[in-house]
Amino acid sequence: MPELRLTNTLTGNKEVFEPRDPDRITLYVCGPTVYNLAHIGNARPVVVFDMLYRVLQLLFPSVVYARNITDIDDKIIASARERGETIDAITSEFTLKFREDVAQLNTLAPSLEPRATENIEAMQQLILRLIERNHAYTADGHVLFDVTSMEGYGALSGRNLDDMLAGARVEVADYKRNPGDFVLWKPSLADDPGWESPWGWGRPGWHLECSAMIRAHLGDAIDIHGGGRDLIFPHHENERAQSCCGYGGDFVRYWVHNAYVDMDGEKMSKSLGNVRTVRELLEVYPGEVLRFALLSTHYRSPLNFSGALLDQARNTLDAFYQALRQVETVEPVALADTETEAFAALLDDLNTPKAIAALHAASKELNKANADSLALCKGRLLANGRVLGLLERFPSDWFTQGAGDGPNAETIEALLEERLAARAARDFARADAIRNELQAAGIVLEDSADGTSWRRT
RNA sequence: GGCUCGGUGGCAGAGUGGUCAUGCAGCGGAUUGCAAAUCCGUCUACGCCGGUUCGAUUCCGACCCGAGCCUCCA
Repeated sequence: MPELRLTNTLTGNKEVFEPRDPDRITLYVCGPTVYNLAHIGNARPVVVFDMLYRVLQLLFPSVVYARNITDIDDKIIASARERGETIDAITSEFTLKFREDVAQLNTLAPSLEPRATENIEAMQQLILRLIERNHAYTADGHVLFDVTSMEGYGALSGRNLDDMLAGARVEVADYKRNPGDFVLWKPSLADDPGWESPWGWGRPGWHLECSAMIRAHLGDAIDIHGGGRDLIFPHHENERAQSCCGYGGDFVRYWVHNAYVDMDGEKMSKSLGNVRTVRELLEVYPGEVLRFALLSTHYRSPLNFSGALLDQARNTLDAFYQALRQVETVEPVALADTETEAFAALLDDLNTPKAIAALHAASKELNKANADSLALCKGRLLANGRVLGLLERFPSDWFTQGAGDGPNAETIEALLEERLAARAARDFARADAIRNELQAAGIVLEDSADGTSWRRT
């Protein structure tokens, strides 16, 4: 069995992945808060952990991948008020749109998509446990986690309580015993959304849902917990505190975090207002281009987003599909996913750039292949692509469908016929005129021994 | 201020204690009626200063620069 290596935020090291139970791998990733459209930065962890999910599936017989939907949150409440809609309408709409958007990125659906509002009871039970074990206390209508009650609080983010005190920039609510204490349950006003609880009408704190849902759906402890780097503190640190103190044990064996998508050297975020939504990008680029672009940088490095990045991704995919288009009628040799160079690269901490380099090598080989090796070379390129969730479309569709609003296929074919006749009569002036006309409409012609093909640009 | 993570050739982007990343762009060729695509060849690199070493882009230390977290955020 080949070894998978992952960088574990908790230790800071690249480690060999050793599952708790090889027959049931558990992966949990923080999902969206559904109050607006996903942007390309939100899409990064979705694609990165889809990649991890695929690799785990190739290595183990059963992988449970849970990605939560946060459907109760102050942002959602505010958004509902602003738009004059119910919370339910907002969260339903954006849950659906989120699923549609990420499906376009060739991501597999997770095994489970637990919703926060369907797990309130599990959250309340966790709070009760934490109070029982003296890790939490009630104050001023809130239930708070006492960070000093946990030995090793701060280990995930590399902080200690003194550091946090020294760097505190926030005014501390006076009902907190320690400045770092965080809310498990907070009171809601009578007309605010909320649930009955032993502590009155209220709603869960920010970090509670993931702890409770992991316990409810995956068990006391899981193999891998993923998310964006910015979740390390406080979200994952607090999640870890809740679960470790509530249930004991390891909770998570490997913490994996992706870096963000930058916009002009700055983080892309809702608060900075420099976001590009997946939905708007999909109007211009196929989802596969977005996926390729997101995989072109290693997941732990920042990815600088730009139009040039996407254009280059598209050009590269064009080249791969071009190679496949030449051999569309060749039956490829079947090659197992686990025998590909791309898979080998992914085993090393999801080295997607290296896997993509394997794609280039396979593509070049296919272009140079002779009649005897065509089927094998085609099989190799397809298998490497498949491992990455790429190159799964028919090449001719890739080039001819597109979002272009130029001439339709019939018109183009008719002009090709005319040009063919002109060339046969050595009337190159007419032939070139047709080519130029089509080029102006965004159609590129390519002559070869087998005839002329076309593609949209 | 505290903590964390980075600085690789024109650009994007891997990796390594000692002959290769890879791609795009550029340049030169092959091919082509002209193109496109493709193929062949080719140039440019490891922030700065010390240290360890036979040898450092790779290890160690200082410094400079950048980003992130410490407040909702992938």
